[in-house]
Amino acid sequence: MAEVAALSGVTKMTVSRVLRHPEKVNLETRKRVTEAMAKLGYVANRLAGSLNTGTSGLVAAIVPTLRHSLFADTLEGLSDVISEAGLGLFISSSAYRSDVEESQIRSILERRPDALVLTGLTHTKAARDLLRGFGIPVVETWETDDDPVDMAVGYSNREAAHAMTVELIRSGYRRIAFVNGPMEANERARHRAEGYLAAMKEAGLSAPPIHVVHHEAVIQPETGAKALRALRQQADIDAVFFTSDVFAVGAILASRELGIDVPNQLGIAGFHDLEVGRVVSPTLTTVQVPTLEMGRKAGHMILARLSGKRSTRPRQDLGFSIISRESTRRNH
Amino acid sequence: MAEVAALSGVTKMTVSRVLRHPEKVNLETRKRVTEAMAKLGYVANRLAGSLNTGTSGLVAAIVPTLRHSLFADTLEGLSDVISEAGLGLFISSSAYRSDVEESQIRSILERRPDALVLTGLTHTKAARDLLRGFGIPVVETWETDDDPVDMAVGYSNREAAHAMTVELIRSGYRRIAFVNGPMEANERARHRAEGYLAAMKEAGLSAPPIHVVHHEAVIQPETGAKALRALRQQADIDAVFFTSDVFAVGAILASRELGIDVPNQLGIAGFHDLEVGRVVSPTLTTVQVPTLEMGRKAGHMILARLSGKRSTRPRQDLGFSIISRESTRRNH
DNA sequence: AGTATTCTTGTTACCGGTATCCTAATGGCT
DNA sequence: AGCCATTAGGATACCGGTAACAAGAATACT
Repeated sequence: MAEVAALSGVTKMTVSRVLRHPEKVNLETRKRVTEAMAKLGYVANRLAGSLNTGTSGLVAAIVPTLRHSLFADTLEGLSDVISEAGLGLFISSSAYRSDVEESQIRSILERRPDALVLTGLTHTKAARDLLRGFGIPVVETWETDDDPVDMAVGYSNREAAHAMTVELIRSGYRRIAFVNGPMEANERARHRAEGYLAAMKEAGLSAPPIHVVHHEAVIQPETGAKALRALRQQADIDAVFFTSDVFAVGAILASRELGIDVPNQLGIAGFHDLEVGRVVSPTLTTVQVPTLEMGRKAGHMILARLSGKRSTRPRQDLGFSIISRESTRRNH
Repeated sequence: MAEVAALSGVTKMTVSRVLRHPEKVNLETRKRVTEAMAKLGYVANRLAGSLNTGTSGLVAAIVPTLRHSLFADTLEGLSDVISEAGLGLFISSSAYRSDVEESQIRSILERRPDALVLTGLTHTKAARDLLRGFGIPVVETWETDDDPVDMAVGYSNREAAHAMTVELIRSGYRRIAFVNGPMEANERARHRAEGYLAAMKEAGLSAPPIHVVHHEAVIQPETGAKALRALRQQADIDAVFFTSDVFAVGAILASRELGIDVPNQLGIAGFHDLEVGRVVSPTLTTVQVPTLEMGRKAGHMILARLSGKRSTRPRQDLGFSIISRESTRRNH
C-alpha cells in the first residue's frame, strides 16, 4: 500500500480511502491511485484491515460431513446469501463428533469470524460456554427441538418422525420397525426416536426394539439392506421406517432380491427426500426437509443480526413435509 | 493478550511464546500463563499473528457448486488432509462462471490464503495472471487435459469419454448420441465431446449432433428425460451417452414410461458413478471418477509445496474406470 | 468582505500479535 | 576461579492497514 501511495503521490491513508470510501476521494486522485494499484498488481490485505476494524468478514460453519448432500446443500444456501453481502465462508467438518467440534470451534474463534453456523443443538458444555462468552451471532441448524445457544433454524425432528409414523399407521401398517442412527451423539436421532415411539404409543401399538446403525457404518444402501435382513430375523414386521433415504433404498433393493413385495407385504419409508428415493422402484415414501432453505435462513438471520437488528426471532421452524410414494401405497 | 500477561506477571512476548513455542518457556511460568488464559477466557487472535508471519493457515477453494455431491466430495477429501495439518478451509462457489470465479479469486487473495484449489482449468486470463503473480501454490482439480497455472490433479475427461464410447461400441451400439453440458464455459465438457467424437470417428461411425443441456438447466433427472425425448425425434439412435448420471437416470425412467427396452432397444450410459445409478433399474453403466481422492491429493500437493518441496510433479492423473452395468448389457 | 461549510488530504496512534536481538541468570567444565 | 553454553524472559520494532482528528483550500452564504 505504501508503494501504491508513493507511486501516486499521496499517503497510504488516501489509498485506503480509495478502497474503502471511494466517494470521499477526489475523482482525479482516485484515478491516479487506481492506476497505480493496477500497475503494481496491488492486492489489499484484509487481515491487516480486520485487525483494526475488528470485523473479519468471515462466517464459519461446522457440518458433520460434506459427503452428504444434505449438509452441502445447507452450506450452498448459506453461501449464496452471505456472499451476496460480501462475507466469506469458512468450513470445518466434525465427523459427527462433539469433541472434534469443540476443538474446531476453538480454532475457528481464533480467526475472529463475524458469525458461526453449527449443525444440530448438541455441543459440549465447554463449547456452549465458549460461544456464549464470545458474543458473535451463532445459528444452529437442522433442529428446533431444544434450546439454542443463540439462534436456531430448522424443523422438529421429533414431529417429523411422529408424522411419518402416523402416516405409516394410516396406510395400514401396524408392526412398524424403526432404524435409526446412533442416539447418544446426535440429538436429531434421539428426537426422531422419541417422535416414533410417541406415535406408536398413541396408536396403541407396541414398538419393536429400535435398530441402531453403528456410527462407523458408511451411509450407503447396503447398510440398509443389512438392517432389513437383521430386523426380519428378530421380529415380525410389516413396515420399516429408516431415518435415511439411503438406507431405505438399500432395503427396497434387498426386498426385491428376497422376493418381498414392497409395499404390500412390507412398507418402507425414508427420511430427507434424496434423489435416490425418487429413482428407485417402487419410489420411496419419505420426509422432505428444507435443506437449502435452512442455510439461506441462517444467512439471513446472521445478516440481520450483524446489521444491528436485535429483534430476530431466535428459533425459526421451517417445517417438513411427508411425501407419500409407492413404497407405502398398499393396494389390496 | 496484554491482560493475560499482566495477570501472570510476564510480558506479552512470554504469553505469545507459551502459545507458539511452549518448549522455550519455563514449565512453571507456562503453567501460570495457561491458568491466566483459562481464567480470562482468552482466545488468541490469528489475524494479528498472520499479519506478522505472513501465513494465514488458510487454504481457499472454489467449486462450481456445493449442490453436487461430486465437488462436495472433493472438498471433504481436501478438508481431511489439510485440517490434519492445522490449516483451515475457505470456500466459494462460482456457479460455473469464470467471471464470477475471477472476482472470487480477487477477493480471496485479499485474505492471504497459503494455497488455492480451483475446479477445472478454465479461468479468465486476468485470473491466471493474478494467480501466477501471487506466487502461492495453486492446484486445479478435475482436469488434466490442459496446462495448469501451477499444479493439477484429476483425470482426462477426453480419455474417459473416449473409453466409454469405445465401450458402447464394443457392446454393439452404433448410433450413439451424446448429451453434454454447455461447452463454451467448461473445458471438462469440451474435452468429453472431443473424446466421444474421436472414438466415433476411429470406429468409422457418424456421430449424431451433440445435444447440449442448457447452462441454466437444473441437474435433475427430468432434464435427462427431456433430452432423450428430443433426441429420439431428431435422429435414429440406439444408445445415449450422458455426461451426468443424473440425466442418464432420468432417461432410464423416461424409457420405462415410453416402453423402450433398456438395454436391448436403447443403451444408456452416464458419468460420475453416483448412487442413483446403482439404485435405478436397470443399473447404470457409467464412468467412475476419483472425486474424494482428487481432494486428498490436492491437499497433499499443497502440504508438500508449503513444506518447501519444490519437486512435486505438477500434473497428477488419477485415472477413471468404466463401470459396466445393466443399462448397456444387451442380451439378444 | 467575513464567516460558515464542505471537500480533500494528511497526521497520528493503534489494532494484537511475533521476529529479532539482547540481557541476566544458571550451570557445566577445565 | 574463570569462561562458555544454555535457558528464560524482556525490549523494541514492525506486520499492513484504518479510525479519528486536524488542517488547508475551495465554495457558499449573510
